[in-house]
Amino acid sequence: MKNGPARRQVFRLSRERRVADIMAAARDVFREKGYEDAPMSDIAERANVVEGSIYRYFENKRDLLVKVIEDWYEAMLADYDQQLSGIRGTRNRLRFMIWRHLMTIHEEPALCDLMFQFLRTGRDYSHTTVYELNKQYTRRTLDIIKEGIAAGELRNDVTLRLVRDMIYGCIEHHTWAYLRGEGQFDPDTTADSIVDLVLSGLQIRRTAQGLDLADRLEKAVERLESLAGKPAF
Amino acid sequence: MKNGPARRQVFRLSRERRVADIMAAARDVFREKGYEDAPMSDIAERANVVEGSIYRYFENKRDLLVKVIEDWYEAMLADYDQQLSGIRGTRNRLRFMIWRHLMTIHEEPALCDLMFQFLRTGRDYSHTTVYELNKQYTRRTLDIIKEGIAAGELRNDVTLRLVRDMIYGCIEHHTWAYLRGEGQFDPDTTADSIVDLVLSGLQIRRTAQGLDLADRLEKAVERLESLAGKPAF
DNA sequence: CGAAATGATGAATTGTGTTCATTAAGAGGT
DNA sequence: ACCTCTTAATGAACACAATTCATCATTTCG
Repeated sequence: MKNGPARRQVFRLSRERRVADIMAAARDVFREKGYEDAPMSDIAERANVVEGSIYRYFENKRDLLVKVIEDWYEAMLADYDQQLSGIRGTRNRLRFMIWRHLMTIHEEPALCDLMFQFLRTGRDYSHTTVYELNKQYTRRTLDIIKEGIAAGELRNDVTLRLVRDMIYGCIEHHTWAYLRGEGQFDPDTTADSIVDLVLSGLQIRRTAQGLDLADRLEKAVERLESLAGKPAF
Repeated sequence: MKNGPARRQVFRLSRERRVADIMAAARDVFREKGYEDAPMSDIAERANVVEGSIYRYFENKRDLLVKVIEDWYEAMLADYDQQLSGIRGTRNRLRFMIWRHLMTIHEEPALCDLMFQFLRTGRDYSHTTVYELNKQYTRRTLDIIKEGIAAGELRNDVTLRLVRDMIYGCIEHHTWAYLRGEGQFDPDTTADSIVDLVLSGLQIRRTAQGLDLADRLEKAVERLESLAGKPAF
């Protein structure tokens, strides 16, 4: 018989269940407090385990964060392909990608923050699953651009990497500004504006159309000249 | 007479000198190790003071970081106006702003990293001097755009804030990608490409020019019609 | 039902930022 | 030159959070 401090009852769950519990708790706490201000003790408490137990399932705090973000990101991207496959036209497809990204940030600002601030900046980021997912995700956008180029709708003399930087950089910069209280955040209008800006920059210059018009009119003038029997100008 | 542990000799310097020493040491250590991996003890050692002394001049570690970045950023922006004032033309001025930003990141990647990761993301960022400096800095770029609009060179139906997000978002996204080993980093070529992309998107659509051309040609046709005494088409 | 294996615990450890009572250096007056 | 008085600098102690690990509880299996 012991009289030491009451030891809490030990619950044994399946590994999967414990991992799920801890990750759910961690996601909530991280969402509320951010990364640095979220003590492991809070996460442990919410997951109904003791601090030390977390280390049985996760290497360290950062690993826990990575897994949480990974889990969320993966689930989120799961149905992108399907949604995208139902949309036709370069402009519409591009708009969807941009709009979806904006919506995601709008829906989960805290998790996006964590991802941008603590995952992207880590030394090991390029070895993360999130990095791969993200790469795969932006590649889809570039594929849309490529298709537009192949169809002759878009300029073919641009660096695709820079187009990607422009689109996603713009979205993220815009969001940061919003998150610190600058302006409004309207995914629909913003998506329209971005597509407009980007496509206007990418579309084959209207000069071609203008020249085309001039060509045709020049021919018309020739016809008129022959009709009138004398030079027009 | 004491036999306790030898107390290091106390050097008394002017307040300014001490602050400068500590900030120089902090900048170096932060540059080398980043923020989180830079212990105060390292900074103290390099500044030839003891850890506790730093807190006589700076509230805490974060405050020290803020002051260091502030100092650097301020010095860097000091001569922007002067350099910019010697450049004419919307395209050239815009290109200079973009190129300068790229160069800065190229020259001080570590400090830029610190700024993006630890200053921008802090709750208090919008009350920082760096925030004000940055605002003032990006405003110059927008002024260039505004001048272009006023001169009739650029579209007037764009959200300036979005243009700013596009330019700086692009630069920073591009840089992040570079810093984690993706592609090359050539400020000159990149600046050209960005200006090209942005301006092509901002320039008044050639359609207008085309319509203008059509208008003038239509009048020419009318003249020819009256000249020929019968309809051309 | 007993013993081995495994999971969970929480007290202890470690590492780091921060505080503060103590001490030394310099300034100013006599 | 000597004696305060003020203030800068010190470094030991503190606080707090991540991480470890010896111990104990629970389950599994023979």
